[in-house]
Amino acid sequence: MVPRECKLTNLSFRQRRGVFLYNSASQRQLARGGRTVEDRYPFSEVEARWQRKWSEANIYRVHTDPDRPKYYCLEMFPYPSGALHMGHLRVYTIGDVIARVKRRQGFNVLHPMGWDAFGLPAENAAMQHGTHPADWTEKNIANMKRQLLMLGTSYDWDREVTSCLPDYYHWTQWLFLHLYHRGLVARKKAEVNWCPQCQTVLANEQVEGGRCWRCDTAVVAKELEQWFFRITEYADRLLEDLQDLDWPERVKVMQENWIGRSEGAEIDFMLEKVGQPLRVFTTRPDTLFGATYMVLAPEHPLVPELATGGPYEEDVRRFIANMKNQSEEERTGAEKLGVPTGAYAVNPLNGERIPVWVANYVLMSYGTGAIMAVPAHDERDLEFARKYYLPVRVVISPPGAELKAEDLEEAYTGPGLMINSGQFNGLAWDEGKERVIEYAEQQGFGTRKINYRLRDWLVSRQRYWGAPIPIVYCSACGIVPVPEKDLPVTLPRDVHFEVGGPSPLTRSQEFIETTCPQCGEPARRETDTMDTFVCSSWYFLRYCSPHETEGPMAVADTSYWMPVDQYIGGIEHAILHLLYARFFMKVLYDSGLVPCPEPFASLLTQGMVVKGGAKMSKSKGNIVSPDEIIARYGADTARLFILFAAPPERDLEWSDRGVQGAYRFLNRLWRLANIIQGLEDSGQLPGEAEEGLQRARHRTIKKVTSDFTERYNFNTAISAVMELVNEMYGYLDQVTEKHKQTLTDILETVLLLLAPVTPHLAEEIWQRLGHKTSIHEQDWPTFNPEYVREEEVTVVIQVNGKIRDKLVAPVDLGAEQLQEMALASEKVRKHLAGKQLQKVITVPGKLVNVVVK
RNA sequence: GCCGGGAUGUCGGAACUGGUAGACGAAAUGGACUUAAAAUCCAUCGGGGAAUCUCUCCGUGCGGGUUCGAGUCCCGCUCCCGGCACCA
Repeated sequence: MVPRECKLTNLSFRQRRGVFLYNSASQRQLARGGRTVEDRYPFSEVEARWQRKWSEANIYRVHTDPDRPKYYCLEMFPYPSGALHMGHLRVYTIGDVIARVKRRQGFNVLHPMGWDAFGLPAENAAMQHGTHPADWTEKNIANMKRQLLMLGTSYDWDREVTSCLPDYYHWTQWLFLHLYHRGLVARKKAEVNWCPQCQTVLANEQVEGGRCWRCDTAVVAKELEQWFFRITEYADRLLEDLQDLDWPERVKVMQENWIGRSEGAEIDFMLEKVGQPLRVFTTRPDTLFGATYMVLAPEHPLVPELATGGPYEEDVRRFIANMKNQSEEERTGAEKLGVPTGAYAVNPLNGERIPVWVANYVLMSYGTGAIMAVPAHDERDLEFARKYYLPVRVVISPPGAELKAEDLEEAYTGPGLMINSGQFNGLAWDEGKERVIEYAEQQGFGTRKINYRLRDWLVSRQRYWGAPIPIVYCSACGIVPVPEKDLPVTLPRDVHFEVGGPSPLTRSQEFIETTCPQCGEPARRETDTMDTFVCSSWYFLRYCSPHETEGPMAVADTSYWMPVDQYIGGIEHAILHLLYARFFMKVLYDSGLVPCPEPFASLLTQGMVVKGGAKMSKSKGNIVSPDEIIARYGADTARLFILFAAPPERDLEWSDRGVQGAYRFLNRLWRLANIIQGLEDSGQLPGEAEEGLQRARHRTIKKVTSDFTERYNFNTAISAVMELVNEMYGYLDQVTEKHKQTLTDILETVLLLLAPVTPHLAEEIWQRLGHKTSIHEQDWPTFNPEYVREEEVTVVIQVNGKIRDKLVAPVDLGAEQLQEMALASEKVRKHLAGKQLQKVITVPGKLVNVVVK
């Protein structure tokens, strides 16, 4: 510790023509920044000391307390990859500031941290380095926790959850069974996405442009029997409830698109040959008269039957064989290809016979796997029709134009009136849609239907490092869920890993061999584990009652804490995690285990940290390590820079210069505190200069409070505090008789406002000022509106909208006087000379605009 | 192609409800201090003119419009970033 009395008594910062007057050599050196002991703050000692003290005092511990208003502030928990990167630093700093401000505003703040600890990298590390995934994960967690502590974050570590530990995945398994018993788990044989690199299947959401989201390997289609969560049952609610969420518009839109609701109808076309109907889904029943052919997906069950015995039997067989080798992903984007089946269907509205084709552009997995093609009004159908010389018939006529089928260059998908449509002619398309559906329902050849793009969530993974799916296969009883009392199904530790090989669980006899919970006979365990997104779909609930042993959570706790008031994380989870978590929450809401159907009331998606315009990555060699920055400048500097450099939603360009600037500011504040403490009170009453400082103080409190709590614009909040510090320096520079009390008051305000951002330095100076309790337990400062209200303002005088003069006037000066003053201004009169006065616009307290001609 | 977001000094970014464009920081330049450098402190810092301590013109991606007044609102474009993309 540095002796407090060391500096600056009686220092007078008088500046005359660039000459400072000092009382002693050492003061002179200090004032111009020569390095003395107190010149730069000893951040590493200060930060370590306070981290220890806060941890000993357990000041961030919270409890369920229905008598107090709660606030749940949550950042997405990290995957323990080994070390924090700058993106982590950013998200955890943002969350920490919000939590700290809310706490000081009187809320009971839940701010927990944990680890999304299952996942493939641990298993890959096991194979590459011969470590066990559990050990590898544990080591990484220890390191990342150390980093989080060094960052000065305010988590309640008693609530730490680690998803790979049995006392957590016990409840992940419990939830699987809960869904199972609610009929929301299905075992289905389906064409699924297989990643050859990861040696496992993937959910639809985890395939990006045909590639694995994790390793970027092209996925291949495989027909497998797998476990699914029936998220599609919740499609409508997932869509509807988006409306009320305080989330970024683009995230909502992404989810909306992903769910992809489309309204239309299913229509039956009678197949001539087989005498049974072919059901299609269409969103355009109004174009039914324009259907000139039908298309089936290659996998459609009716295809073989339709082709058999016809002239194209061989062609169809070959076409289907070709398509079999292609995934949906490969087919989409490929050229449209098809063959006629030789069969015909009958249009239920006009009795017309139209040919039935098989083509690659119709997918079995959507709708009914069959469509009616209306080339005049559908882009894709037109492309196909032109290629294979199929007829085109216009049935919607756009206002003020006439379409000719022959020279139609692109399909007309806009609004218009129905034509060539028998009894529906003349109807507007939207009304026509309704009428056709009504008619179809009446006649019994169709029904109203809503389809979704969303597919069920495939949760099986053929990997070891995940929560085992709690299912047993019995030769007598079939599929049997593991009873609750037998949970958790523990992952065996002693297994053998093999590069590129199957999951070690499939060869662990110890794990596989069990007895049937129903009949007691020998049975076999499911060897697949759950998608790690299952673990992360409910962790925010576990934080509410992390030590609960009777269930995944206690209703008393979830009903107090949920929903999360502020959730913070990266945009990359816009669909994946955020959709799954919402689904889980709705299921649990229906079970009465949580008080609300949505988990995250408000979402903040922070931007990336980039350097040289590119995302930090090993391959680009532009990584800045958090450890290095903290060692060099301290956590407070890192936090300050990260918040100051850009608003949270935007990408943040890392700048070493900017970090130094943040560091410089903290030292500037440190020196200011030393200067103020070293002052002797002049003993005078506060005067005008002090009054000015007080106004600045209250203005700053107002600005910082709203920036921190309403807008989350930390950068402008910090710049406001910087301005206040600059004003204090200005005061020291200009005022001979310094008022120590005023300066101390204002310094304390600066500390109180900055404490969420730079918790260590703020605490250090705070306690050096003589306070005995932590700054982080002080009430958030409030401002006095009287002080915020300016008495005098600069009023801008414009002539024809151009600024010609400015004058200082009392804030409440009436419009008439302002006008008078404006017209009296010489500068203004210069611009009025020889012109005709038209009118004068006056905004009291702001401006006067004189309009002349 | 569709949907979303963006474009402001040399750079990161301010300007919250239409009312002083460029806060704050970085860089740069000049000065003070120093044997010197770093650090610190002070000053300047969008562009062009006057010939300079004041005034003037231009200026928020481009072109129009509304308004006394537009970075902000409206219409039409350009470019950049992100997401989705045979979903019938």
